[in-house]
Amino acid sequence: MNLEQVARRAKVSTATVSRVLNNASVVKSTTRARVVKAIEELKYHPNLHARSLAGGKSRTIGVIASNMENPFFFDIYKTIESDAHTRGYEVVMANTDYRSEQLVTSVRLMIGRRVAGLAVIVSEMAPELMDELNDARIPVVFYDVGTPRGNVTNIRVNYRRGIEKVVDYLHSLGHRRLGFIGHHAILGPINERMKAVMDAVARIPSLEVRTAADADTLEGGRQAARQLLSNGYEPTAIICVNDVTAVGVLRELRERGLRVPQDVSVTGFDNVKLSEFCYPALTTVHIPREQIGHIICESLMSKSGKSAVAEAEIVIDPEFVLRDSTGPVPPGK
Amino acid sequence: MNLEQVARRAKVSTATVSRVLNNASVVKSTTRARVVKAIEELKYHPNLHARSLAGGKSRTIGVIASNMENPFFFDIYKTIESDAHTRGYEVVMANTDYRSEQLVTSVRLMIGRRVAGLAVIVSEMAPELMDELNDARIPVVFYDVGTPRGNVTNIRVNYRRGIEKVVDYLHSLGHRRLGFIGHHAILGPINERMKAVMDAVARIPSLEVRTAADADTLEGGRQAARQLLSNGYEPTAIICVNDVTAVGVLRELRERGLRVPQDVSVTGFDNVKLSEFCYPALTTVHIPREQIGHIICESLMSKSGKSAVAEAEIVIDPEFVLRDSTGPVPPGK
DNA sequence: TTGAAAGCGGTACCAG
DNA sequence: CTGGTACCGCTTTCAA
Repeated sequence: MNLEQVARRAKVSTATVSRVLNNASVVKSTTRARVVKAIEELKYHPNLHARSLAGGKSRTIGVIASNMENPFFFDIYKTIESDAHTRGYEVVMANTDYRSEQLVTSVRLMIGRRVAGLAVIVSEMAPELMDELNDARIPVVFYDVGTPRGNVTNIRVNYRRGIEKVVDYLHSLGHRRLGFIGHHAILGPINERMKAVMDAVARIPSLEVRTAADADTLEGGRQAARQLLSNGYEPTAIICVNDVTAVGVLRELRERGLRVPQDVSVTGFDNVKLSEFCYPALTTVHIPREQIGHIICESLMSKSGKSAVAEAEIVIDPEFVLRDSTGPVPPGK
Repeated sequence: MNLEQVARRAKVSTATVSRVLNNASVVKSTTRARVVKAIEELKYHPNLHARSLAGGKSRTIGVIASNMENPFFFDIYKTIESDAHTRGYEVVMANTDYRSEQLVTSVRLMIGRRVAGLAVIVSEMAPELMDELNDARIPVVFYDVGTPRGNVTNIRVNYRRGIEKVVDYLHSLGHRRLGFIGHHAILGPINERMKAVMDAVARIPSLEVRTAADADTLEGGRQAARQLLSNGYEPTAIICVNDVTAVGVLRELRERGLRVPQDVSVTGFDNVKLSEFCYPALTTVHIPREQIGHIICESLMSKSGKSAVAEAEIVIDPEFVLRDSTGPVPPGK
């Protein structure tokens, strides 16, 4: 089923069919009617591959994220999708599962699709990509990783500042023995986030911290908590890399008969919707996901026109959100 | 950057470059080396549109779901993606947000992409699609809606049976005043799910039920609960259309000072991971999402070969899962 | 207002 | 083992 068949049935040329399809230029209304009729009778659907090949453009933007299962990523994705749609763009998404090989695969896939723009919202990185992306001449926005370049914009959250707020608050509550729950992807002292935590703690001599990590899921948070508490360590506060893992931690604590926040305080990060709905509601740090999504779209889809976003690097300062999962140190601890 | 440029640089023909790209037939290793070198030097990435246009195939399967934000859908998606990848397929996903116009748009998009197979996991429907899908000659699997046809397989869950188990259990606990929380998409007595609930309740004369609905989100569940309880109705048990909305209900109840399950029982549906991690853990009904994902892939990707899935309609019987959110009717209620 | 035809970037068949 | 070339289905001049 192709243009030609439609053209034949409507007794016009393929050029004309193409014109009505793109409701371009002036096609005599009676002609147009014939074509439309033929299209419907044949249940014709234009081949999008042929279209973007011939047109040289794609009207599609790609979004690559580490873990769409985590609402943090998904919220950004949703915003991008919505913005894109209103501008007449499609969006294709890819998950890396925090694996940098998968990141490479996904980026190549996007380049192969000749996307009009690419958002990379991941924690992992593969250096060789920067070059590839660079001469693919595709507008790119990185969140959390990468470095600004000709065609790449960078958005980052001042994670360090956010963690400091959490640590300071906990400290002011009297906590001294801390725990940090991460996930596999940010493990190791090389990681910016891990480092931010260690540094924030190191500022205050009286503080002690131990860490554990597992997957970036509810279950992963729980496992990490189990690991953290397994060798007799008894933190009075547990800082989590994000809200999802924090909810996992909450469960493990509950099952051990530890009350939050009476026995142990817990903090999340991101301020996803779930953090308000779990019990107890999480003290957390807000990252403005919608704003991030908007910035990404702005930066991606106006690059062809006048760039509304001047800066190549955008830093966002996260806000502390106080809820019910944190409290003073239990007496005698 | 195209085949020709690579060919020129490697001093071979485009045909040969194509061969090494698809590591097909025998290319002399020294020639291959030259080509590979050229490809890398030029940072060449094949144009996927051209590829699938020329090849006539797409090695891509499409997945359309109502609400990827709900882990129920996402879990199925993940399984499909994983299965697809191991078979060398890509997958493109689309969200309908429960809007049937968006369903139509998405299906057309998938047809336009000439996907090798399409999974439609939605609650909404648009009759005209059945025909379009039919003569697009694309293997299709519908979950929850649609009717089997030549190229379409159907998977459905015996929702009715699942709800009956819930209602019976609640009844055995002594509950008589029930509430049902749905979401916008299943509103109205025409809807299968809504009907299942009404019928299940109608079997037992002593039972009374009122319903409310809002969005299929945490917040939506909360709003619906608020609505349900707003006019003095005091159900002793609230049945929710799924786990996500149930968690929303849990929160509203908590804020009204109602304890679960001592004052009110709550049930979910789907048995997503969150149902174990919320507090209290939800009594729910398990829908085997991974199994569904596998069946979908099996049915989609082997249709070209020998069909491993014979039946055109597959019905799944859901299992009751007892946890902590349900209990006997409070005395005097 | 419409048609003819030259690509877009690959694939695959046919020769050599 | 390699090159030439006819498409794949659509867009887009260029003429008529």
